[in-house]
Amino acid sequence: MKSRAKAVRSRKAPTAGTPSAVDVTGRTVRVDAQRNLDALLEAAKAVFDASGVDAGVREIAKRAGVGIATVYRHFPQRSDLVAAVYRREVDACVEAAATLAKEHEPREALVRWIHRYMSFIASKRGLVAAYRAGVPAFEALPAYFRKNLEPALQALLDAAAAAGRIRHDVEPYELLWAIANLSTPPSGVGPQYSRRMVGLLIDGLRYGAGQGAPASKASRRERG
Amino acid sequence: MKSRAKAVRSRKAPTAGTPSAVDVTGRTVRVDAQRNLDALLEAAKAVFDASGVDAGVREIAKRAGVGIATVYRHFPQRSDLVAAVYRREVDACVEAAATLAKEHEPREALVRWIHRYMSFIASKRGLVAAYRAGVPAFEALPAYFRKNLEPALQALLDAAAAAGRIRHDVEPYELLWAIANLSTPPSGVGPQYSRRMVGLLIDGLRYGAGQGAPASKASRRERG
DNA sequence: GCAGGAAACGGAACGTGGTTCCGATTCACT
DNA sequence: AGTGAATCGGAACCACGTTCCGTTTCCTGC
Repeated sequence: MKSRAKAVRSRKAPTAGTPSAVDVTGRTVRVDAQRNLDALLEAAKAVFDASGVDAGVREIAKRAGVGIATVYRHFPQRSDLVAAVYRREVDACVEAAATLAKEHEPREALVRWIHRYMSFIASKRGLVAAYRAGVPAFEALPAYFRKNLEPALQALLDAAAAAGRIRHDVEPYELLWAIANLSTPPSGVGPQYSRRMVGLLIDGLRYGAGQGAPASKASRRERG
Repeated sequence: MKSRAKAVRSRKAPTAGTPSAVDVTGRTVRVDAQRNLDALLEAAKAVFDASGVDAGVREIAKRAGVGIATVYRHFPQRSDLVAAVYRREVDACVEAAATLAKEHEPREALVRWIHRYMSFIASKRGLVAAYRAGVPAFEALPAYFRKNLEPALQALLDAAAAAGRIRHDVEPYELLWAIANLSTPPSGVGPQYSRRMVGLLIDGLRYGAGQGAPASKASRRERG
C-alpha cells in the first residue's frame, strides 16, 4: 500500500519535527491537513464525552479551531467522525477480550467482558440512539464495530460453550446489539437497570446450556 | 399566548344534528376545531404507519388538509401527537393482558402477552429511538405508556410468579423498556432476532424461578 | 337573521441542525 | 521565490420543529 516513506524536508517544521504522514494512496499529506485532523479528533472526543454524540458539528469545529468544511473534508458524514473517534476504544475493547480469556475461566471471562462492553456503550451517551435513528448512511459506523467486536465475542462464546457453561446457539452480533440496546436505562430507574437486564440475558444463556435448543423455541416450550 | 381568562358559561344547543363536543373544562368546542382534530389524528396515524414516527409535521398537516399552526394548537409538541395517536393501541394492548390471563395458564399468558407487546412496538418504526433521543420534552409520551402498561404486566408477572413459573424479583417497567429496546433488529439480521433475544430474556426469568435471587447477583454467581 | 368578538385558522418566519459551495489561503515542490 | 493545487473558512442551502400574526370562521346574544 504505502509506496514510499516520506522523509522530512528541512524546511520550517510547523509541528515540531513531525514527519509528514502518507496517505493510503501514497500521497504526502500536507502538515496543516494532518494537524487539523488531529485537532478534530481530539476536539470531537472531548465534545462527545461532554455532550454526547448528538453534539453539533459547529461546536466541534469551533473547539478544534477549524471551519465546518474542514470537518466534512476529513469526514464526509457526521457519523464517520463518530466512528473514527470511537475506533480506538473499540480496539481496546477487543484487546480486553483476549486478556480476560487468559485470566479467567470461560464463562467468567465472558461475563466480565460483557460488563466491559457495557461500560463502553454506556459511556457513549446517545451512541445507540444515533446509530439507530441515523437511517441515511450510518452504515459506516457499525461496520467497524461489527468487524472487530464480533470475532472477539465469538471466541469468548465458543470457549464458554465448549466448557458446557452456556448454550451454543447464540449469534455474537445479535448479542452485541441486544446488550447495547439494554445499556440505556429509562428515566426514573436506578443505574443498576442495565446490569439486571443483561443479567437476565446471561441467565437465559445458562438456562439452555447443553441443550442446544434455540432460545425462541425454548421460551415457548411448556416445560424446560 | 396571552393570558386570557376564559369565562364561557352555559352553552346553548348549537344548530345542526351533531351535538358539539365539550372540553374537559366544560367549554364548548367549535365544530371546525373538532373536525380538524379528527382529521389530524387520522392523518398522523396513516403517516406514522407509512413513514415511521419520524415523519415531519408538515407532511401530516398537509395530509390532514390543515395548517401547521393547527397541529400545534391541538398538540403543543410533536410528541403529544405521537402519544395521542398511540393511546388507542396502548389501551388495546392493556385489554389483551386481561383476556390472555383468562384464557391461558399464568406463564403462557405472560409469554403470549409479551409477544403481543412486541408486535405493537415493532410496528411503530422509530418509536423507541424517538422516545430515547427526544431528550427535551418526550416525558409526556412514556407517562401514558407506563401508567397503563405497567399494571397490566405487573398482574401477569404476579400470577406467573405465584405459580412458581418465574422469578418474582423483576420490575415490570424495566421489562417493558428492555423488551421495547430488543424489538429493533440491527440491519443484516433476520426478523427472528427480536424473538430470539426476548426468548433469552424469558429463559432468564425462568432460570431463577423459586430462588428469588436478583438477576444481577444470579448472573455473577459461579454456580446456580 | 345579523353583527360582534373571540376561537381557530393558514402559512410565513425563526432558530437550529447537517451538508454543500466557492473564493481566499496555505503548503509542497521546482 | 514562484506556481499550481490541496486545503481552508464561513456563508449559503435545505429540512426540521416551533412560534407569530394577520385573516377567517364559528358561536352567541340580540
